Amino acid sequence: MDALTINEAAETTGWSPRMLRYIERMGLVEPERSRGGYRLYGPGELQRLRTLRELLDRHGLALGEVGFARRMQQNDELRQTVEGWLEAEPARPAHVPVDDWLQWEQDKHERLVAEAARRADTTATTNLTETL
Amino acid sequence: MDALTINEAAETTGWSPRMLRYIERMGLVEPERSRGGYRLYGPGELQRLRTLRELLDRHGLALGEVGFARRMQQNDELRQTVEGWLEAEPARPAHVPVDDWLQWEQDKHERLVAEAARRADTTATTNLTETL
DNA sequence: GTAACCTTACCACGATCGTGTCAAGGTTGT
DNA sequence: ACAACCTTGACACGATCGTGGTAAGGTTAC
Repeated sequence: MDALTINEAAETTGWSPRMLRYIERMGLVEPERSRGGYRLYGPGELQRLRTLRELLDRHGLALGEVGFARRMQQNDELRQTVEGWLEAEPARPAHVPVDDWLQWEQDKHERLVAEAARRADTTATTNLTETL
Repeated sequence: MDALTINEAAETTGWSPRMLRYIERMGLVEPERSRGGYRLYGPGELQRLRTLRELLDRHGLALGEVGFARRMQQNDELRQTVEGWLEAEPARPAHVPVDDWLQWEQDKHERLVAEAARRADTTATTNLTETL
């Protein structure tokens, strides 16, 4: 058996067992399970746990933020809606009349949502409701 | 003057004035200022505030999460590091020996960070430290 | 079969988030 | 010039986050 149980994994990764369970609930590192239900951490999971710690430290991130990034990547509609909103920001093109610009933004937003909804019918919705 | 002051903006968007200041501190909606320092919300900002509310409601997001998405989009190294980590997840290719796979992941991670660091020399680093 | 380990489910507790309110002082429009 | 509004900063407070602990019970390895 080249997989570690939760306490052994905690030992070699520096996370507490408690945190390993928490990380799993965020969907960040989800180890296999033994027939009896024990978590079994393989080399891949161990490496992931170590780089996760480095990721957080390097950028001062919180686990919840990485979890959110993951949700964004797995839910197309979510990602596109958020990115669409963010992209509408910076500076409106100087010579377009404001009303036209707003209308254009509005349309873009609706196009994005509609498109995402169409494609996401199965995947995205399921993923979202399941994490709630 | 076709720009609203903070209380007027609050009135028409449904946010409280307090929240408008909070949203500004997250970098999500940053209105112009009058010479005396008053916030001036133009039509663009007002529209943005309304769609922001819809964005949060529709996906059950928190302001901090949208703020984080914004940081990711504006800081290349951050985005690439997070996305790199996430992409390493799903399921390792079944027939590649584990050690090779790990090595490959490790290399990819380092390539990404190095590349991002090179390109981000000015922008990213400044942005990060400034938000801390 | 038993010791050592694991599971889930709770309670706890400081830190941060989201939000309100208040105080002291500056700005604006008439 | 004055009323009405704005600014920043502080204190407050419930809700959630990150983390630990403990209890009641099932699993694993020898």
